Amino acid sequence: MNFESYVKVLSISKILSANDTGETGGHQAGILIPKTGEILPFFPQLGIETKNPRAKLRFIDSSEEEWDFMFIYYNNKFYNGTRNEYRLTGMTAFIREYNLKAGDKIILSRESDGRKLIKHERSQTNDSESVLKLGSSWKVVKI
DNA sequence: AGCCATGCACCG
DNA sequence: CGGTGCATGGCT
Repeated sequence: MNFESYVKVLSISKILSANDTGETGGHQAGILIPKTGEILPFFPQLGIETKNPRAKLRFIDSSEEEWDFMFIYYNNKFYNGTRNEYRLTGMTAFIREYNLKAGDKIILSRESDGRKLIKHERSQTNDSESVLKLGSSWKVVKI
């Protein structure tokens, strides 16, 4: 038994980009997973032994609905390509279900029993476009 | 490193 | 044949 190898990171989150939600018109091929030491250990280890390795992950959302996402390591950099990044694909149905937009956040977490949960959080100032265009002296005030 | 974009295969 | 997602290239 090797307790050290057991996953230590139990909860991660990501703010959706415009491309993640499909707002840019791109055929969405999955949200990008940053290669930081915090985020990556949450997912199964995928190496460069094989090209574009993947693992199917089942998540349960706040309404007990199950979602199967595919965690893929696009590593063709090591196979005469230029890619070297991780993506979580197959999320468009989920994004659509909850009408998530750029700036919104998804939270992935793992229970001690191994179940994986997915939650979402709408951005506070839920007007990603106008917020970006606001002058610096303007603020959105909630009444 | 991360986000944007697209050709193609597949499937209804 | 239109939508979807993979795999990949490109841009910032």
